[in-house]
Amino acid sequence: MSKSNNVYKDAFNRGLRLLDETKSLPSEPELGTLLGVSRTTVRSILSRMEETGLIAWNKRNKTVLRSPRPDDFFPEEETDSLAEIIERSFMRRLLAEGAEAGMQINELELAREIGVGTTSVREFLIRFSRFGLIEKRRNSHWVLKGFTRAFALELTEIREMFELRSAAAFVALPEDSAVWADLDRLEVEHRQLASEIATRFNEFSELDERFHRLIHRASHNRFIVDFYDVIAMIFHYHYQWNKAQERERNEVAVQEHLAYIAALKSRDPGKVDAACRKHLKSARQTLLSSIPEGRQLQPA
Amino acid sequence: MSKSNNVYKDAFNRGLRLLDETKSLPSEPELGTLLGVSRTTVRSILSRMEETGLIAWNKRNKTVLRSPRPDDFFPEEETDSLAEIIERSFMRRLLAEGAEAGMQINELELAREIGVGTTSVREFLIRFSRFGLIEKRRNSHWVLKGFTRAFALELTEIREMFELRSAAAFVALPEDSAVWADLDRLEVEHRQLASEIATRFNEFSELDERFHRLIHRASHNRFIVDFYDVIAMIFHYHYQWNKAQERERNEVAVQEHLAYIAALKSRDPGKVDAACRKHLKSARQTLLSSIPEGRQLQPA
DNA sequence: ATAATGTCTTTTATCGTGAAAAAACATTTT
DNA sequence: AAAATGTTTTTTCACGATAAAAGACATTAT
Repeated sequence: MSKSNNVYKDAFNRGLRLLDETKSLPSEPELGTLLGVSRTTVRSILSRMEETGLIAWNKRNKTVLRSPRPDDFFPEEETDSLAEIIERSFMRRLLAEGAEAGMQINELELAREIGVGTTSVREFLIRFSRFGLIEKRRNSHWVLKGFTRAFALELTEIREMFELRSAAAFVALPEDSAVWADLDRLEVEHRQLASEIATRFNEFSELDERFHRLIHRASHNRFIVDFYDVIAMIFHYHYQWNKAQERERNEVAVQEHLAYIAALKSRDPGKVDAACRKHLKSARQTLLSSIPEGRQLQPA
Repeated sequence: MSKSNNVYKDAFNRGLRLLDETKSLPSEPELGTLLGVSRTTVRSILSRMEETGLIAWNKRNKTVLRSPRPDDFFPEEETDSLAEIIERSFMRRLLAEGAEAGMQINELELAREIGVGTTSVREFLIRFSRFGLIEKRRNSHWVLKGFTRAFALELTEIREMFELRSAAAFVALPEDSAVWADLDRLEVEHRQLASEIATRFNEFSELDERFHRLIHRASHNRFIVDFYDVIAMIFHYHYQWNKAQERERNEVAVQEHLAYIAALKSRDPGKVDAACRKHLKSARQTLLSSIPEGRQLQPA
């Protein structure tokens, strides 16, 4: 198998959802931009929709014949890119018990275990290396540096530096900048979430990421913006497999965000700095408290 | 051709230099650590040294028979790793006239031009992407963001943030830390270079990197330490192909370093901050003044 | 018993290949 | 003539294969 057609399958699934909304589909280029794929892929999708009786397709005419049924969709797991599959497997190993710092990482073994080629694993590891959790020995293996307390401290140190600077840049943005409308919209979403926190607390992490990315973008610095990828990755996986006190944590964080947003809207640099510091401090505490560390401290 | 034996050739060349120093070579494992290669490679090296009459080799006995001649060495260009070759070609293109921002980067074309496989080019681009000069469009080409004024400003912004913090951490290091001895050694080297600056000005960039890396290491933060790779890369290539006022530039920089070193040794945070700021400011000026930019400002 | 050498196995680095997806070109339709 | 469709070419993505290099195991020498 040389290359999976997950792009096609994923776009097909997303395309199915369009069928509920209209009587006939738009032009091929339009569908392309809508689904974020090339016309080649759009045509494959249309072909299958025709074959399975979802649409009648004749040149510009793409009439919807019926609504999609559950079995029209490709299975979820077939729509993931190889990179996503590898990342998930790797992160599961990394955050699992027994992933000690200093451990060697074997490309071949990883590839066999996941059931993919070595090239894909190599490329993943190279991409992943910028997160600072692994390191390459030239002409030899990778070394796991581990998701340790030291890592969390180094990560948060940079995060705090970058976010304080971004937040300061944010308030200096002109009145007519589009960010203020974005901020208003985020505020509304925060209020909605706050009022239904008991049931929707698990939707916080997605909102959290959008909020912080908006702030970081105000720095207009690609290194700061890109660094948020590291934070997002850590938070994504870490909290996915560590649900302790998730509701309480998120409840506190939403309130901190609201205070932070209010400070930003006041455009008072002093207030912003204080609100930002407060939130970052509790974010750091949350992250640190979830790292066990100290196995080596137990008496023999 | 699947894999070049540049590791062997490079280690062989370095091994030749050992022959001048001793009558007989040490054990295989010892040679391995000395040359930074595995025993397998050491044995290949010894085999060739025996074949070409450089040594007599019998088990533990490796007697030097003659000094190496120029033609014993492998040609320099055969000792470079593929990654280095690709990097050089790519950087030449990038810093050459006509490398406009927004331009597409074609893996296949690059690979053909350099005469290597696509995999190596892909891996290089992934590794290179962390420098913030290129960006990947999913399932499609890479986009060149260009070595622009904006890039230089974003780079220096982070650099200044990181270095000021590292310098502050440096002075807080205990009296008995090894860094003070390192600093003393660097100071001596700076003084020597300063006294012979007229002839040795081109040796500055190597010293510059060692000095700044020492300071950055005091941060004990992997993200700060790793970020220096971006700076080092830019400086390496940029100045390699832009020799204008090299001597004057370096002469000034050496003096600034000496002042900076004196400030560090005084352990006075205020002085360190001032010296660091001064040097970083002139470093930024130097970098900025060497970026043309403004082609688009010319009247039609 | 330790450390080196000799031999064999595994892993990494790189390539060519082929299918998926994108992109370019040609033709038709409005 | 502008925009869509139809067709062909090019590029990206992922694989298996192979030589280089590393690493592991077995044997020999001090």
